[in-house]
This record gives sequence, C-alpha cells and structure tokens, in this order.
Amino acid sequence: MVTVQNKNFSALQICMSGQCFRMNICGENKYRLVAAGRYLEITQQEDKISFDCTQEEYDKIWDAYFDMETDYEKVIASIDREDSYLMAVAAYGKGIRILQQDLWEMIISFIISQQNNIKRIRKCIELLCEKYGEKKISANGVAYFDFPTPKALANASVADLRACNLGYRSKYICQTANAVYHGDIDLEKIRAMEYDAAKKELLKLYGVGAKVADCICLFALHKTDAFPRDTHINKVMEAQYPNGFPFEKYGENSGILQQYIFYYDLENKKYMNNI
DNA sequence: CATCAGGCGAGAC
DNA sequence: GTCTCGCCTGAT
Repeated sequence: MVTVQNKNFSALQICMSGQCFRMNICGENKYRLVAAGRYLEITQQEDKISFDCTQEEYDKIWDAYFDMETDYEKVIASIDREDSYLMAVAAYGKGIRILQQDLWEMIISFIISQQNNIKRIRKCIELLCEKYGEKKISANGVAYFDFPTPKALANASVADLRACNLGYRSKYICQTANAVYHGDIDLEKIRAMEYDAAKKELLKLYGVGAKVADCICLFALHKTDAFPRDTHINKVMEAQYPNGFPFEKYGENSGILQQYIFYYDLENKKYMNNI
C-alpha cells in the first residue's frame, strides 16, 4: 500500500470526468481501475489517497499515470480572477487531473465515444475487453480483462464488433485496428510528435475527426494545449465566451481548463435533471 | 413517437 | 473550405 497526500486529487471526480472509462466506484471511498495491463484499487479519505500496490509499482506506473508531478493548484492560480465563470468551474472540479493513458486504448475508446453517452461508452468498452482482451488475475485475486491489442481487434470482423453494440462505429474500429496492426500508422512515431503533428497524423485514422483527435492528444499524449470541442463545450463557448476563449492567455493549461468546464457542465446537468 | 448522447465521413457546392 | 445529411443503439 502506498499513501500520498494531494489537495488536487479526487478519485471520484477523475471517475466522473469522463476521460477514463475503465475506472469505477466500487464502494465507500473505494475505486478500481484497469490500466497499463494492471488492476489497481484506490481508497481516498479527503486528501489522503492510498494505492493498493507496491512502492515500486507506484513509482514506475501510477505516479506518471495520475500526473502526480504536476501542481494543479498552480494551474488554478493562473486563472484570471476577473473570469468568474472559469474561477467557479475550476474550484468545483479542482480534484480532476489529466491522466496519462495508453495511446491505442484512447484511440479506440474515443472513436466509440462519438455520438454516444458515457454509460454506454463504458459498456461497449467492457464488452470489447471481455471478448477480445486477455483475462488476468490481480495480486489480490480479482479477475479482469486487459484492453484488446491492435492484433486482436484487427482479427475481428465488422459483424463481430457490431455484437459489442458499437453500431456504425464498428467499421471505424475495424479499419483503424488494421491500420495500426499493419503499421500504416506508427503509434511510436506519434508519441514522439508535437501536438499539431500528432493531431494531423491521428486524423488519418478512419473514424477519428477533430474532436476525437484532440481527446486522444489530451488524454494519451498529454498535450495539455489540446482543447476538445464537443456539443457541450461549444454551447458553453457561445454562452460564456462570445468573443472567443482566451487561448493566448492559458496556452498549455487550456486542455486542463477544458476538463474543469466539461465536468462542471456535466454535473450541473445531472443535478438539474434530478430536481 | 421524437430527440439526444463528449462526431464523423461522404458528397454537393 | 463550408454545409448538410445519414448513421447504431439505448435512455428519456
């Protein structure tokens, strides 16, 4: 067990922010996650976070995965005090972090995310993992499925993929899996690229457009200047920033601020619907 | 029954 | 380059 203290870490908010589809709430203050081919349980009491793994595994994997070396308090402190909307959304979602997730997994996950809702995205991904991922047992005896490899998905037919409720996205997954498996698109090269070049390369994948490419850049490549624009963000931009969002002011923090905005909007709508 | 969910590709212009 | 349209599926 590794315990760390951080005022800008909320496992709950990370779960609910919709950037990581394989992290779940599994009890009172308890969370579980499948990532990096591993299964991890997390407990959190206020600002104390406990990772159920060895110090070695934490140092090697999870410290970077949860972006623990970035000071999010500094990001929040950089917000213009006059911008009351941005101040409010950042205060509300201050425990969100931009995770450093697997590139291949994010490509497939965000192709699935298009014109879809978070609940169904999670279900589609779990079905894919159960059907095409390797089954493993964690150190504490929990069975889980790895995210499928490019090879595993390249070998699936469009009809097989449709059986995972992927709908019209099935053909996107099939073609993209083949492009990656056969080396038409080189993920290692993309990992070494700057934001603009990486996005341009990702746009070559069938089923990856501007919004999905930005999500991949932000959540897998940690290009925190990427600012994914979906229907919700576009509506917020219209309402709050009719003259445009001040990207020049926020630069490499723009993507982090996008997450605060998105999460606030999402939670606010849930609340409105529950009245 | 219509509309919407973290869009995208194809075709028209 | 910009615009429109159709698309799987499940929830409301």
